Amino acid sequence: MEKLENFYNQIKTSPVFYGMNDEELKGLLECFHARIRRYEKGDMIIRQGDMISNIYLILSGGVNIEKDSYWGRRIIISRLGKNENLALSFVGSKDVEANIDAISVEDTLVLVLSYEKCTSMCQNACTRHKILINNLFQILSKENIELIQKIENVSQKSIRDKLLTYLSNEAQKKHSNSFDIQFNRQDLADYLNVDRSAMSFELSKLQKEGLISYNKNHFELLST
Amino acid sequence: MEKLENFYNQIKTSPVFYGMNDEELKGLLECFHARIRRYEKGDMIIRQGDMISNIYLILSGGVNIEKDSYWGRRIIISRLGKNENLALSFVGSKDVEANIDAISVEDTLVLVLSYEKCTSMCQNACTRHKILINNLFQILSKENIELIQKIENVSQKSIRDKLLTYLSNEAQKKHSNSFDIQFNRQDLADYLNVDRSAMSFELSKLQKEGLISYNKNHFELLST
DNA sequence: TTATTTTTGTTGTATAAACAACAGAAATGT
DNA sequence: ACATTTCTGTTGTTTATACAACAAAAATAA
Repeated sequence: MEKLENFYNQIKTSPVFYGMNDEELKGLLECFHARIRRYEKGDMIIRQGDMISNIYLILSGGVNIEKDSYWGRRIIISRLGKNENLALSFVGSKDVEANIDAISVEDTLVLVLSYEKCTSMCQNACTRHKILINNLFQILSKENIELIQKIENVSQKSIRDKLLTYLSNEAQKKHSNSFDIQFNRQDLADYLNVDRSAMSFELSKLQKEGLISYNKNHFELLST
Repeated sequence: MEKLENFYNQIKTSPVFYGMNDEELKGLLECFHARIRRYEKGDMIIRQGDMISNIYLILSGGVNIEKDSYWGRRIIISRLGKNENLALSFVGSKDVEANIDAISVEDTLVLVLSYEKCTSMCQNACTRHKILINNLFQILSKENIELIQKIENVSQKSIRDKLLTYLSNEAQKKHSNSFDIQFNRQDLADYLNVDRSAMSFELSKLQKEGLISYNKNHFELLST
């Protein structure tokens, strides 16, 4: 069992608790029945159809947000890591079932907060709750913008354009033309909605043409 | 010039102001420097690169959220109508430029609220602000879920699957197997990221096979 | 009404991507 | 160290879709 205390310093830096002092943070964690859950590679954290009333904050590890299409194809919506939230939109949308799966892709620690418990207790009256809801609003905003970017990525018409758009966006996020990506080839293909082998082929073509260079998960955009 | 007073009754029903009494609503509208803007078909309400610090609420008409890809292709992210918000995520993400265009597709009235003005004035202290931020959180949650659904739509591998997924989702939203869609054929193609003519062809094939029937913008899902 | 523009449906052709099958490399386990 | 599994790249074939060009229908304007 992981001790909450060992993670205070990290939790403090999370956007969820931005702007709170130590006292407010500790109060909130208590009022929220905060606890830590550990997931192993492949574990389902959230399943399609679940009703979500907890705030999930990833402390370490990595999580895929996925959706299985009606015809059995896997769609990766996004990959989340440290200090990011899972399924926050379903906390905000009461009475809406989760329409995604959240799957741990490595050993993952998640901080779980019972949102319901707190809101029913303090009726949004306490200052820490006010700060919190403000933070959640900002976090969701950011998620929203990233979803739009994902839509841009997958909406390109060719594999080549999808790759270039995705890699450019990643470079911009990392503020460098040289960066690591989080996906392996199969996951990247499922994220961009293309066939893995066709994508591999296109990647090496891009490399031969001198547009990019890569090695395993490290990529570099080359200026012409 | 449109008079704000004429829209009170409608504005009251908007999710943005859910749970407020008349007094709170009027106070808020004042504190937010509320005003109404009219846009004609084709007008740009928001452009890529804009910094957004206003809350936009559509009072009537329709708006496309679009993105022009690097290579000049048009991507339709979503179509918004009455009582929906524009670009709310950019209000929450301070210092992030809008990465989309918002284009009026018919005569449209928009209520504009200066979010900055209010937050700097009342420091989130007043009750109406507390209600508001709670509402915004819920609205963003809903938007988020719809973006995920859009990703599901465009992530299907064939035109046929995209159409069936899209139409099923629409039917579910409208709680009926018989419904109107908001897009014309070209817009629907840009929304699903497919070629219009190929899509038209697939639509008539689906009709011949007895899976759906349609006439102009009215569609019906037929049970087998 | 007639003329003009916009929207939608249809067809043939060229092309890009899915799919399948496989080999080599890398990672993992024993 | 070896065996086993997973991951990645390559190729040929099949298939679906983009694209172009056009006709019919509907909407709009004169």
